[in-house]
This record gives sequence, structure tokens and C-alpha cells, in this order.
Amino acid sequence: MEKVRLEDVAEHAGVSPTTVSRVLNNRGAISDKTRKKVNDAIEELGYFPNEIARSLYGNKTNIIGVLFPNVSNPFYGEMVTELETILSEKGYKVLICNTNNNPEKEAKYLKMLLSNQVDGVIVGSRNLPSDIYQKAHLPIVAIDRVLSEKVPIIRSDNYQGACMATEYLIDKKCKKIALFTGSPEEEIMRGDQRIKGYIDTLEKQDYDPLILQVSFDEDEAFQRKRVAEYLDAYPDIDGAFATGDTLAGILNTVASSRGNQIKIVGYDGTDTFLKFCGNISTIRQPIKEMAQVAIDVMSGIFAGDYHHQDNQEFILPVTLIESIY
Amino acid sequence: MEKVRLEDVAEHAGVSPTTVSRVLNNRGAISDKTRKKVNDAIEELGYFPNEIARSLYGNKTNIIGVLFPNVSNPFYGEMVTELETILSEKGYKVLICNTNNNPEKEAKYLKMLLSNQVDGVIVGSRNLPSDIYQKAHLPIVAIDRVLSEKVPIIRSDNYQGACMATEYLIDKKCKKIALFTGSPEEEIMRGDQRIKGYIDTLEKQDYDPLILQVSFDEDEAFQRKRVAEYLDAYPDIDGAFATGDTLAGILNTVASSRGNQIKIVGYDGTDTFLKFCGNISTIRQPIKEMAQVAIDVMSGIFAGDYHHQDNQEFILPVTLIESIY
DNA sequence: ATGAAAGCGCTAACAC
DNA sequence: GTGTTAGCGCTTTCAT
Repeated sequence: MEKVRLEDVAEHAGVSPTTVSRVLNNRGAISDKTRKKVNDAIEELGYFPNEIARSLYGNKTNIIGVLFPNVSNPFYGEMVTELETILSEKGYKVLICNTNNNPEKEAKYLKMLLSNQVDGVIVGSRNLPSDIYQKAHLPIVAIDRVLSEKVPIIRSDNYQGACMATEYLIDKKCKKIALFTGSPEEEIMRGDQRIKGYIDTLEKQDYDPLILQVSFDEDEAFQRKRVAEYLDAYPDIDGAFATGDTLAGILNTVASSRGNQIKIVGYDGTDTFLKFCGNISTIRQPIKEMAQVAIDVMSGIFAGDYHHQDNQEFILPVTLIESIY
Repeated sequence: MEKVRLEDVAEHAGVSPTTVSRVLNNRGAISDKTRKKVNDAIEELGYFPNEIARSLYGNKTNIIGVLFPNVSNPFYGEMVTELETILSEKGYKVLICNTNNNPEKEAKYLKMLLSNQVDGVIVGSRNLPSDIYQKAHLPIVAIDRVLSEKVPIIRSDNYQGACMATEYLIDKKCKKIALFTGSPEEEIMRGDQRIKGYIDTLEKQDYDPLILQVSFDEDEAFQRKRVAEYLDAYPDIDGAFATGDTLAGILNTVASSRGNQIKIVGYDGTDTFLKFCGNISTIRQPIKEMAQVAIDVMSGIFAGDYHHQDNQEFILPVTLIESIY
């Protein structure tokens, strides 16, 4: 049971390779008789075309690389699932790369993708200087990340989402509304939109913001400890906006185990979170729609009818998912 | 900025293509002077090798296909992450396929992977008749799935895990211990190991088993309703083993919202679950270790030193993760 | 309607 | 130590 090549099919059918290729690709004119002979030969030999050879000739692999920190994170996992679903329907294959937010891995992967002649890259990770992506010279779209001014960004409305979350907590009569975030200091300073939405909303209504940081780099036990310390230090907290669902989950676990009554709103609203934590409200990012837009934009780049403006952003609306109980 | 080929490098360096190839692959003897010339040319032109051409020649793509129901499920997401991490260190790339447990998609993907000349396939999905995998004639390993008697299986000790979960609930003085499962009737009948472990453990101690089914095919709202109905019907349930963490999460949400005091043990123990639901105990599958074994076995197949016996299984031990609070 | 021949970018005999 | 040549499996002019 050796590998069957197009040439074998041709021989078996008593025609030339060209003819087989034509049948395969429905190109040119073929008599019904010949077509049948060829198709029978294909069937009998169990032939299927070698995509590698096709790619080499055609200079197109139909492979899209997706570069994300980590598909074990439900947000990225669901995003990759949606991307893959849409792409596979369009005849593309997906090469997956988990960067773990490690710049070296990210650089290595980008190079690998280029070497593998991928047709485009969808990036949800970023640790590299923007010129690296710039000179990759390849269709790229970014998900919620600034790669360079030349790369279009698809994101959900982080500012609006934060406002909705905060307003919700105000509506629910919370008096002391804290923000829990995993973002590092610099990012907070640089004006993270989720944090900005929280602050703006509170200040508009004369509440005092309280920003509490729980580093993502620490392990979970440490994060719990840190959260518990915050709850000790600010016992009057009765509302909390967590800028990610993971943090919302941890906060919920810690608070409920201590008997603290805190209304929590998370951020992301993945299906996984909704299933695991149906009793926590959250802001849902429209993952599927974001995936669709990302691919539409990329298709536009392929087709040559996407006209870029610097710092182009596609911002999609979020929704508040109120916990059922 | 056109595509740079090996031949361009050769020309630029004033040597033959062969020499460039030799420098690239560190093969044969090359004078230091020539090597430097070539490397300089590579640098100047920004050349990188075309892996497609290499694959075509070498009959090896260094691509592994991974076929799972869905990376948006944290168990599969974490499994794929671990696989990808290990594979990328070994120089392999990962082509990802979400079958959604759809037989047509699965068949289409398998064919696509074959067409793309992947070096091997890791499968965590199964809806196809076993002969399809059999005649694929390709190194295959399966994760927790029977594909055919010829395909080695890597799984965790489901029976043992179920026993541990059930024993834990008995230890915690639960009197009425139910099992919640999403498996369909047939599978339950066929002797699912998690269910068997539960039943055996209970019967050994003269408890009555109570198996409650909550279909995975229904949406979440329906599942909640179904769970609530069960809790109404059996108000004396004070312990529950859920055969998956998702179900454990739903059960926990419903129970706590109704004020039912139920000790719950889930199954899978993904990092995501532990973060989201730190207050639920669970049986943890050793995902990373399973990924490692899967790849070791596949490497063995590649190297020709894996000797298969029919229905070969590699079973890894599980651990009980007790909720912190 | 069909075939012969060249070539996609690379590697590996086989020369010298 | 370096170059010439053929070929991996396919598609596509260009003939006929």
C-alpha cells in the first residue's frame, strides 16, 4: 500500500497526468468517457491529491496561522474554535501557536509561520516590537492587540463594557464598588479602557474608585490570599467589577467562603464561564462575531479590496449577562 | 520585496544552490569563507527556507494533526495546549481540527490531514467507523477514545477516579449520593468506567446508586431546569458525583441558589475549573502527563520501536482535588 | 479533447 | 570543498 500519485492514476486510467489534473480541478474540456475512466481509477487506487505539491506550485497553502497566548484560556479557546470553524468552511486549515506570552516563542512561531508559507496570520498575542510584524509582509489581523499601526484590530468595546458593568452595580445599590484587575501597573497607567470605563462611570456619580490589583503572574493560591487581604482591608466593599472572568471566579469563591455579600460583574462571558459560574454576572464579548469580522477583514486583504487606514479598529458591542439567580 | 529563494542567495553569494543548502543544513564540508559568504547573503536578503518545498522533497512535513471535539472545552483546550507545547519543542507544527463531534466534519478533516501529508494524528474525537482510521495508514494515537483495536489509547484511570470521588463523599458522611452524568443511555449501559466505579463503590458499602442523566445536547437553561427537577424529586441528596466538571458547575449553581447543601465532586480538574470554581472538589486528570505519553508513543511509532498489541492502553493515575473551603 | 514538457523551491546523488 | 543534475507531486502553457 504505497503512496498513490497522480501519475499512477494516469497510468491506471491510460491517460496523461494532465488529464487527471483536469478532472481533479474541473478545468478544461473532458469527454465524459475519459472523466469516468479517471474517476474510476481514483476510486480504485484510493488516490487523494498531495496538497504539499499543490501548494508548492500554486504559491498558496490555504493555511492560516493563529497566534494566541494560550488556548487553555477559555476566551482564546473559544476564539480559536470560532476562527477555525469559519476558516474550515472557507477551505482553510489552521496552524495553531500558543505563545504563552513569551516573546521568544512568539518570534520563533512567526518565523515558522512564514517558513510554512501561511496565507495569513491572526494574532491575539503581542510581545514583539511592532516592526517585526510590519516587515513580515503578510496579511495580518489582530484581535484586541496593537501590533503596529499597519495591522487592523478587531476588539469588543472595552470602555462601554466597563461602563455597563459599573452602572449595573450602581443600579443594584452597591455603595462601595471596587475594581479588581490583573493588569500590571503600567497598563493601568497607560489607560486600559476597562479601567477607564469604571473610573469615568463612578466619578460621574460621585463614587470613589478603588483599584485593586491581583497579579496574573502569581499562582492561584497567592491570588486567593491577595483577594482575601483586600477584602479584609476594605470590608465595606459590596460591589466589584473584575476585568476578567477568572478573577471574578476567584473573587466569588473567596467572598462566598468568607460570607461576604458582594455583587460581582466579570468580563469575557465565555460559554465555559457561564456554565461553570452561572451565578456571576459578566460582560460578554461577542467572540463569534469578532472571529467573523477578523476573517472578513482578512478575506478583504486577500481579495485586495481592503483599504487600510492607520490604526484601523473594528469595535464590536458587548452585552451584560445578568446571573440567573 | 519579492520572495527570496535559495537560488537568489546562491547567486548573491556567488556559489551554487547546493552549497547554500549545505550551509543551511550543516551537511558536508564547507570552508569557513564560503559559509560566511552564504550566511551574509542570507542575512542581507532576509532569506528563510520554504518549508513547503522541503516537505515535498523530504516526504515529511513535521506537521501533526490534532482532532478534538472542541478546544473551547477547557479539557480539550488544555490538552491541545500541552500537546502543542511539547510538539513545538520537538520541531513539530500543529494543525488543529474541531470536529464538534460531527461525523462528517471528522471524516472531512481526516481526509484533509492526509492530503496535507501530516506525519501523524492525535485524536480525541470519535464518530467514525473504526475501519476509516484503520486504513488511513498513518501514525495515530487516541486520547481516551477507542478508534480501533490498532490504535493505542492514552487515558486516565476513569474507574479509579470514580471510586475515589465516591469514597470521598462517603467519607464526608453523605447519606444519599447521586451520580450526575451527561452520557447518553447507551453509553451508560455499555459500561462507562466512571459510572461503574461509582456503582461498585456504593454497592460495596450498601448504598443505593442513583443515576441522573442530564443531556449534553440540551442548552444550558434546560440543563439547569433538569437538575432542579432532580433536586426536587430527590430532596435527600446530600452528595453528588458529576462525571464532568461542567455538570458539577451547573449542579453547584443550581443547588446553592436553592439552598441545597450538597457535597459535589466533579471530574476533569482543568486549571480553568479550579480557577472558576475553587469551592468544588474534583478528580483531576493528569492532562500534561497524558499529552507527554501520547507524544512519546507517537515518537515510538515514528522511530519504529513501538510494538503494538491490540487494544493497547496507557492508563495514568488521577488525583482528588479537595476544594479549599 | 488530450498530451509533452517545463517549473514551483528545495535536497541529494554523483561528479570533479 | 564545490557544482551539475535530477526529481519530490503537482499544474499549466503550448502544442496537436
